Amino acid sequence: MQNVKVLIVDDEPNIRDLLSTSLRFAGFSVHAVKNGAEAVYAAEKGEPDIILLDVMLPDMNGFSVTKKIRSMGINAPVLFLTARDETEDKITGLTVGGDDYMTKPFSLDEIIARIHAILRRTKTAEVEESVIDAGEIKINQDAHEVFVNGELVDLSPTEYKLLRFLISNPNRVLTKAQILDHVWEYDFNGEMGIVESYVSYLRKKLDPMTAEPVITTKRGVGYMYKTAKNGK
Amino acid sequence: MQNVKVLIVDDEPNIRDLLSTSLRFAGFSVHAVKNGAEAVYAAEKGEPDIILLDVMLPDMNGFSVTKKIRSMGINAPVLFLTARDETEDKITGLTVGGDDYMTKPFSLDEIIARIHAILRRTKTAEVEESVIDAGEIKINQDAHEVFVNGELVDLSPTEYKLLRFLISNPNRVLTKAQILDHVWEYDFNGEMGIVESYVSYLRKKLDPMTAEPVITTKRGVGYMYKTAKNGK
DNA sequence: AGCATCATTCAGACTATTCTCAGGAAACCT
DNA sequence: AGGTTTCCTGAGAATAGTCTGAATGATGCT
Repeated sequence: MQNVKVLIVDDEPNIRDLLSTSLRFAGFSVHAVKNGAEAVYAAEKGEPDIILLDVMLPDMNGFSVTKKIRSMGINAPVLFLTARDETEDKITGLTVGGDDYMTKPFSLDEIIARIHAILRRTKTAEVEESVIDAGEIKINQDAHEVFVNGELVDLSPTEYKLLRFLISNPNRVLTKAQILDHVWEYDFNGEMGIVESYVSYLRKKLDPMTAEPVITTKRGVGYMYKTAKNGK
Repeated sequence: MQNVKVLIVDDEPNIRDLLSTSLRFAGFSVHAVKNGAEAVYAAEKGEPDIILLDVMLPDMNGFSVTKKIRSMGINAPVLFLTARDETEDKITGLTVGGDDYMTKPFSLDEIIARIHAILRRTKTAEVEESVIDAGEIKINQDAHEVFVNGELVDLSPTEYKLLRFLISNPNRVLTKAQILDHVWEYDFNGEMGIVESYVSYLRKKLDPMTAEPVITTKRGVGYMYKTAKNGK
């Protein structure tokens, strides 16, 4: 994945910052704007590979923006961001043509995974495979399936997201705060103990099937997923 | 299927967008215009392999367009789009010479299937087979027949479309929103619960005849049709 | 007209999942 | 070792997601 350009369109400064920062950190080239007019302009100038578009904007709604952009010959796929309570009536047709949508509040890891999925489908850029291969453990992201030494393991959605986050940052300690910020929705305001709980769940399911424990605790720091052998 | 050129003729921008986007994503080369005059011009210049033609156009009706185009020696098959309440006599005679028609509102999956069917019949391009073979289940698209281990299963139209959509995206989780967007008509604005209902219907009919359940639920994500071969 | 099939909604049963909490285990320190 | 901190994990309550049968109306067929 090299130099994938993301255009973020959202009127809430908090969301804009949150997305900008974390997508930039994830290796994307980011440009963020706050309304439809700016979005149209930026889409034309910047030629983004993908657009993150809030459906509810002050000047025009996300669909008008899409229409305008598409009519200008820009075919970048769109990942719509919608509030959870406006899903049922307004979301028809959102998943057409490689586009997709996410409800707010979302988790950062999930949104990055979605972006990758869309880029993979639309092939607008060089993107990694849909299968994450980390030695004993393989994650098929299309099927949302996890295999440990070839055997399918049944994980809950949160377990799945946590494992995916750990595995995509191998051999690197992640603090509980980082994990919470990336795996859980951004408005989650519970305790960090939940990370401990979920690590425990994961270990209970994974460890019986692996040679060595897969998640190691760095006391006072956080957790780390360690790849079995050769690091790459 | 490579580089099949589709010409879309419809005066409603929404329909044009919807069709353009999803056909382009389905691998077609798309050109969309908004009236009869443009259609004639585009048909001559673009040499489309198939034309999607709204019968009701602002300047001239679809039949005049067809006549004109054909008189110019362009024999691309036409898939007419008509409103559901259009009178019967207007529609008769539409399906001669490889042509066909669909009533609005249509489902995206269905229109793509129709295009493939027409191309198959007229052999204007390389198109995939009419039989979808997915292990235990085979779908004969020409006959609209589904066989499970060689035995014919009777499905309702919607059941058929749902199964076809699931099977043509094997080993990939499809969200209820995706299913709704592709299988149901584009103006459907009911609840996603209907997908659950139809999955239930399908299972009730299919599962008794298969070794393992064919549709797996990914709780919190969607549904997946899984082919027999291992999850590599 | 009468019957059969189909599409859609809905509610209740059911199950998986999320999250918190608290006691005990393990690691770390002096 | 003893004390302190951090982590692990089982239990339980609340919640969210899913399945299914039944009711309703629409559509189509004979």
